[in-house]
Amino acid sequence: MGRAPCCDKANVKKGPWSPEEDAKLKSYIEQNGTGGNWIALPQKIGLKRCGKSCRLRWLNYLRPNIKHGGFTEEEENIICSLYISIGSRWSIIAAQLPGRTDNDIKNYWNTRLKKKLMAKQRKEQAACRAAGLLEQEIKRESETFLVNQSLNQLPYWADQQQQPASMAMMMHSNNEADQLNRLLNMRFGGQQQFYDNSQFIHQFPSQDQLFVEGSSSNSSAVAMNFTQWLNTEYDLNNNGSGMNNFAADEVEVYLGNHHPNNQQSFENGNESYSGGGVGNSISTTSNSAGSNSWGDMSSLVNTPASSFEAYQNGMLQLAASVE
DNA sequence: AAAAATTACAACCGCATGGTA
DNA sequence: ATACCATGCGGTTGTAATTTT
Repeated sequence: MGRAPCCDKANVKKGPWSPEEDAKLKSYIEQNGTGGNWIALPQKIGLKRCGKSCRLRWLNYLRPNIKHGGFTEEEENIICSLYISIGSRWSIIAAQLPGRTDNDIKNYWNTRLKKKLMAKQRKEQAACRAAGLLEQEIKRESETFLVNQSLNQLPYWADQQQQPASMAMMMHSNNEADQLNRLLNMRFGGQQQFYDNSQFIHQFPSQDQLFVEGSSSNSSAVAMNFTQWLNTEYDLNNNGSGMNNFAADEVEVYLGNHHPNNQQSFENGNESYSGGGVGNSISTTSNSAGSNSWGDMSSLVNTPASSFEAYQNGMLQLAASVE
């Protein structure tokens, strides 16, 4: 008893597409569209292919305005920075690069960029070591973390719940934006991305530009400014209202001036938004990076860890790895 | 020159998701 | 509510092309 196949595998061709098949699919879709049904399409036009295969061929190769190869340095930078912040969510990354497909980006990353980035990281670590700065940096980061924690700038449950162990982020966390990102990670336990009308913002805004709105199934939305929110304790029994409820359905951080009469409804952080007043949202989607097959790269990604101990261990391992 | 190793990338597979009946 | 189905997604594989030995 396995999963039911999506098509009759015995009567379906696999492997590379012939120019004839390409032409057939292309001309049909150009004239008639996909008809909103990929599964029925191959039979309709006499192609011995699975509907999924047709869809993939069209989206990744035949569809107009597709770019192949020749990634520019700017594109590389976008891919790297997005990978570091959101992990292997190729379709989201592809959406930021017109003409590029998720498959292409994924392949490019796997075959070249990750090596390039890791080489760069090794080089930087070597440079730090040579300058005797790494241990200093780690120590300082660790202290900053502890100081913040003792000042209750982190949620009181951070120790028992989730927090990021992003070595890349921690190591370079000497500016407000990164520290803010870290705080957000701790509150959300996942990845955050700021959008401005569907476009990624690559720079984190400062704390005073933000306000927070939260709601849960048993309460209406609550909003407060970001600093207030950082000092709010969650009710772990889920009895709190809005964002005070640990199981809040939505806790969203908005960029812009909060106006109580101008609250907009955000389904989730990924939705595009247009309108005045509040401008941007932050998504609270969970992390998917770090679960891939090459564990090394997880250190480059903002991945939540289980405890402060994990953070410390990570730091120790990092220190050991560069000895 | 040929075999082996590596790289590049198209395509496949199974699971997740969201819409709908 | 829920069962079903098409589509979307991301990990992985297969293989042609290229490079190294």
